[in-house]
Amino acid sequence: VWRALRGSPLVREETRRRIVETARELGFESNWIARSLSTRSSPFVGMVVPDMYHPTNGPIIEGAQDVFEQGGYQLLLMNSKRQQERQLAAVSNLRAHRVAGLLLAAWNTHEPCGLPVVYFDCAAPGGDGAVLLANREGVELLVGHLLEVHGHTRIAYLGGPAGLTSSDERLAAFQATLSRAWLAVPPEYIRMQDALMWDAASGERAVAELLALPTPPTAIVTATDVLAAGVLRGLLAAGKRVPEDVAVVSFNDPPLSDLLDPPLTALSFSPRQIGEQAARLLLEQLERPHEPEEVRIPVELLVRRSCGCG
Amino acid sequence: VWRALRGSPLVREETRRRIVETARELGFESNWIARSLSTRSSPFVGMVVPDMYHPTNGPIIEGAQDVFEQGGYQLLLMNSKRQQERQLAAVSNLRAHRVAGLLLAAWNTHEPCGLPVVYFDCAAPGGDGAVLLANREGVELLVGHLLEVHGHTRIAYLGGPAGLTSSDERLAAFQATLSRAWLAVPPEYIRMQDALMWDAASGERAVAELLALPTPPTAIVTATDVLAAGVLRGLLAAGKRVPEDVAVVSFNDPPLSDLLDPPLTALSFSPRQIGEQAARLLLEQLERPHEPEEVRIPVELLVRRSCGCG
DNA sequence: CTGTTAGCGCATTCAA
DNA sequence: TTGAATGCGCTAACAG
Repeated sequence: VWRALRGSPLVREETRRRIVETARELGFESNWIARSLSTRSSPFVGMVVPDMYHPTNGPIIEGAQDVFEQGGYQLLLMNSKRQQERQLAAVSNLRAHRVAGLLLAAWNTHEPCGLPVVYFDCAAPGGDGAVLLANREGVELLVGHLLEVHGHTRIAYLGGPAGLTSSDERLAAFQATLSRAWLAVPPEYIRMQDALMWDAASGERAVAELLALPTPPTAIVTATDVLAAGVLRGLLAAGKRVPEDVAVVSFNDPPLSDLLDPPLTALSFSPRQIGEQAARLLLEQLERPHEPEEVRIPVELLVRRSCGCG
Repeated sequence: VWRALRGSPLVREETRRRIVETARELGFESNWIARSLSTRSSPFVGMVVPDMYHPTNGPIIEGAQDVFEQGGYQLLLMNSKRQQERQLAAVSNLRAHRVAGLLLAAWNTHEPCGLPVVYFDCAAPGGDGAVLLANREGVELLVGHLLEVHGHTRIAYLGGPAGLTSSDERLAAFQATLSRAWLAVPPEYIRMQDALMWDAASGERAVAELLALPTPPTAIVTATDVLAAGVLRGLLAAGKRVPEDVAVVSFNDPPLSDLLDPPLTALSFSPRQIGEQAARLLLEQLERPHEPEEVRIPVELLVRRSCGCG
């Protein structure tokens, strides 16, 4: 019966048909739990996302899920809420569930856990696969536009928490781009915020400090849309006009950004692709372990009004 | 050993300690797959969301996940993408995974599937539990504000696809509120859109038609934030000012709504609560089957500028 | 091609 | 108190 149900070639056609039919009549459904026990394999892959609040995470998850579905895997989703212990707990929970592999957006799960792992939105600590945004190109686009099109020279940068791959890469690119343009960046112009989540407030605070400087910047680059929201609020509160008094551009294009006041010039990308690619890398690893790759997702500059255009 | 590891009272203390210690040294982890096979129970509950794009779904999922985690269950998430077949496929997939119960945002899985089910964002087709927003109160708040504070009499309504509980309840509430105010609503003022997802475009089209009317409305109520975005875009394209020419208010408070031009007056609620409550209802059902409840999540009116205030 | 058999790791029942 | 035997539903290896 077993051979018939999973098309082994060693079964006569007619026998198979008979079996399959009877199975359906009886409403038979193969019990994967028993199968897993026997084969010590698992139909699951695990995924740990940093939060469920940022709108990009939905599409990332969906992309991964779709790819895994095609590969015959079921996704086990966990949420670290950007907490170290929760992250670790999630991984160990997933291990206990005997997942075949892992998708992680971690900033520190160095210990190789003996499973195929693909990191997304962050560099792989070990020699695992990783999917990252084109952070350098993105920041170059953003800063280049401010520099070349609008001739800004006093540009401030609002970044995320240091230590995260994206934060580091974006900051480095910011500094590199400005120094290529022979512009010195005063250290007060660079503000790394600890908060990422929905803490636009930290962006708001940073703006206030920036504006209090003897020579405040004429343009602000933010590393995330959440920070950009904070900046816009801060500027509004300070009675500054965007982009006349201060231009604002952001990595990450938030929903409804075209309806903001002013419409936000931002970097857009397909979060779905991140999930898809990460899942694809993991599936490849599961099929046949090999040298892990690093994939970059392209970004695109959407020029709107907050930079001074239009 | 088994008795020792799960604190059966029939084990001498010292024996237990010895066993537990050795187990830890050996890095023993109980294999839930084998346990499930033996007990024919499952540590999983299933959840089917309509999409992963709308920002409310993240928090809904997180809320459910947190509650299930506390209850010792692992969430299996599926995405119907608002497609009937995918919805059915997801449910049957989850059944095949032997989930203990189900959280559904369905509009039609009438067939009782023999599992405890709690519906969210939609009424339970059978006699199952359900978590819904306070749709009627919400619309009353919205329309009441337009009526009483701003004295509008020509109010149009942009709704979601008919058949969904929320769509139907909101529409009914809209009509009821206006008729209580002795206002007749011309049928052209009521537009039910098929699209929900990210199809703000349908809202945009509807606005164009509304504006082309001999006596266009002076205020528009939208049933979702996505529709509101479309409306704002449509009004912008038509050169109308909000709220001077047309006031706009919306069910659902989108992210960054305070930074829109103009800031949107909208109904806010805690999506997290939806997930939490739904999960809680399901856990109760799992513990001891009983009469299913219907829970309503409260909504709150955030008055900003798009209604004419401020 | 088809039938039989022995585990997979755990829970449970029955003896000791 | 503890040990041993049985079976959950399926896979895999081995005879027929």
